[in-house]
Amino acid sequence: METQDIRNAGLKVTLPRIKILEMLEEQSDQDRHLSAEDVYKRLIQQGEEIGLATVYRVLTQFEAAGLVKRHHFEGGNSIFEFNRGEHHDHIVCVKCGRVEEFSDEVIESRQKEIAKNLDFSLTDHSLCLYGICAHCRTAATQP
Amino acid sequence: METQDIRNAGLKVTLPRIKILEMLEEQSDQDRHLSAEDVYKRLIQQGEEIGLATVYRVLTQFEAAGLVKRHHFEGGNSIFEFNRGEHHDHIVCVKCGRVEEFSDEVIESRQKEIAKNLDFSLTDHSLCLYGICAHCRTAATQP
DNA sequence: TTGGCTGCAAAGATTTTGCAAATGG
DNA sequence: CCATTTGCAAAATCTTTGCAGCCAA
Repeated sequence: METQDIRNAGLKVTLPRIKILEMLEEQSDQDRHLSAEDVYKRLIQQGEEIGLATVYRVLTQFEAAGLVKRHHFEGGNSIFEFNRGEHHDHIVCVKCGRVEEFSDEVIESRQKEIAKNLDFSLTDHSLCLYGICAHCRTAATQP
Repeated sequence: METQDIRNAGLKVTLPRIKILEMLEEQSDQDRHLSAEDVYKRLIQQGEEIGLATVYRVLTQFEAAGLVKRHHFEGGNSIFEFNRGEHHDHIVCVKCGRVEEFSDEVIESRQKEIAKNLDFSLTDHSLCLYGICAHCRTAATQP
């Protein structure tokens, strides 16, 4: 139950927080990466009366609590994703915006090596590949 | 001469463009990664009368021409860097903002492999490590 | 000369904050 | 109850755009 997650974060269990956390947990693999605006629009569509400012505040609090991860893909704005614990990186289609996840042990260990060599104690990293997905390549060839 | 770079980009050779390109080329290894605001403030300090809007326009044009690279490190705003051609990634100190560059063949080839497996044709990537640099760790221990 | 370029101010986009009313524990 | 939380509107950031005058070619 997401109720417990919210409580564990030291936050009161309120309707906006439950709805937002539910939404982030339930998104299918194909669009689990939402901007604050995305979350807000979906809440409105669901008939919830939750303000955009609240969405920003809640997402920021969830981020601080480690419940969600914030990404800065190309485009300036923040993209949020429920934190399922298992680390992964992203590949984004620059045509359609499709996001896929991957994780690679070789890359992970090289990163640690590099940080050690440069004498940094690594706290985090972000790796994002950009490309054109198979579907968009096909669409381009046969319009 | 940066004059030729500007001409090759199909742009007129103007004072703002020359000054901005000079600045980006001359920054030492230690702070070669500047926001539009950084560039603007330094121009003012140098006594140049160049508007912030022009800085944004010129940087965007330079980016389109491949003369500079735009990064989205943590913090929302864009960071610009002169494009010396040789690809590299970054490691940023989360305490002092120090930026260092590195490049790693193992990571590069793994990325290509991953994109191939997911059936994306890779166009770009961004990898940024975050950590605490040796200097900041020392400073924290002995305040 | 003339089309591109610039500075300024104003508009946009995204995110944060102040505040009174609502609400969870 | 009462500290937190919320919604709204206003402010703060960062970036882009419209326009009249300026300038490189």
